[in-house]
Amino acid sequence: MLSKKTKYGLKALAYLASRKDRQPVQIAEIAREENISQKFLESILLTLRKNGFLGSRKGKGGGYYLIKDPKDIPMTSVMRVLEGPIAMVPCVSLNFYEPCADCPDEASCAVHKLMLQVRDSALEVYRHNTLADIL
Amino acid sequence: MLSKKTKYGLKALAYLASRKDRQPVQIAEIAREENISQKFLESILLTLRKNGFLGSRKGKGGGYYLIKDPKDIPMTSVMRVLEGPIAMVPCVSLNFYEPCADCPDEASCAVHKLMLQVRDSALEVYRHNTLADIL
DNA sequence: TGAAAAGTCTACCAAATCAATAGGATAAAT
DNA sequence: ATTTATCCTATTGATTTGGTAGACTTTTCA
Repeated sequence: MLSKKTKYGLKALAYLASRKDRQPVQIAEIAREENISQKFLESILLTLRKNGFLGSRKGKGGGYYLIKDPKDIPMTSVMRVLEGPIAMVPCVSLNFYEPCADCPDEASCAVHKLMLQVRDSALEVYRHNTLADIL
Repeated sequence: MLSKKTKYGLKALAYLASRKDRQPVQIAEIAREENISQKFLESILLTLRKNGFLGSRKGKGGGYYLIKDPKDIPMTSVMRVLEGPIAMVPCVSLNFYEPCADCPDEASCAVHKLMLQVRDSALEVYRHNTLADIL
């Protein structure tokens, strides 16, 4: 299942991207328009900022804004930051690889074989979609 | 993340499939060979039986065995039984569809648009893989 | 200069889910 | 009758998830 965090994060990014100008948008506005708990959204936008997707300004007229062009934001990076590894199992993860403790041989592991394909297919989707593509 | 339940279930199915004969195999043997908690595996094999993948026999010489030929067991059905919906979000699920409470219009939802592609690509992998394929 | 606006940060909490365990009930074989 | 092995229910401990509370900091503007 996709976590609410990722879902809300994606919606917020899409909302910001749909704004032609790159003026700051308040958390409250995004939360209201996208039906998201404001406090929860706060923490999500914070991690998006800390990971280089968003900029922010405090005080009156402040808010969050996109730092990059939507077409330069691949879904791979968004998903990795919000949802974590794209692979469903650490032993097939590119960025978060870990061997399975219980599995003596990856090459002959049925789960490994299947999940490798699933990872590749998911990766292809995320790589071919930027924020601009899903608006 | 893939649940341990699914992981263990897949391993158990693969173990049974790798046995040429379709003689019953005891839970204890599968648990030992695949490094799985026996009690946990019990409940997993039980649901696999209730869902028509396995047959069982009690008493001495009993155990679990595959009911169908491995090449007639598509990963779609295994995943749906063990892991649940293949879609990461209910609003793009074929078998477990549910609208999002917060989303006014699916057609214009960025999450929907992306997750639809992810579902399709995962589905394609699962459909093209039978138990026989991942041995 | 000070009040209001808005993001930042830390801590906490309730509910759900996950992985596993315990222990007895049932059925089959010998 | 005894042993073997699955069947079933209940419980538990740990972790994750989604969300809340509240104080702090920075910026704007009257």
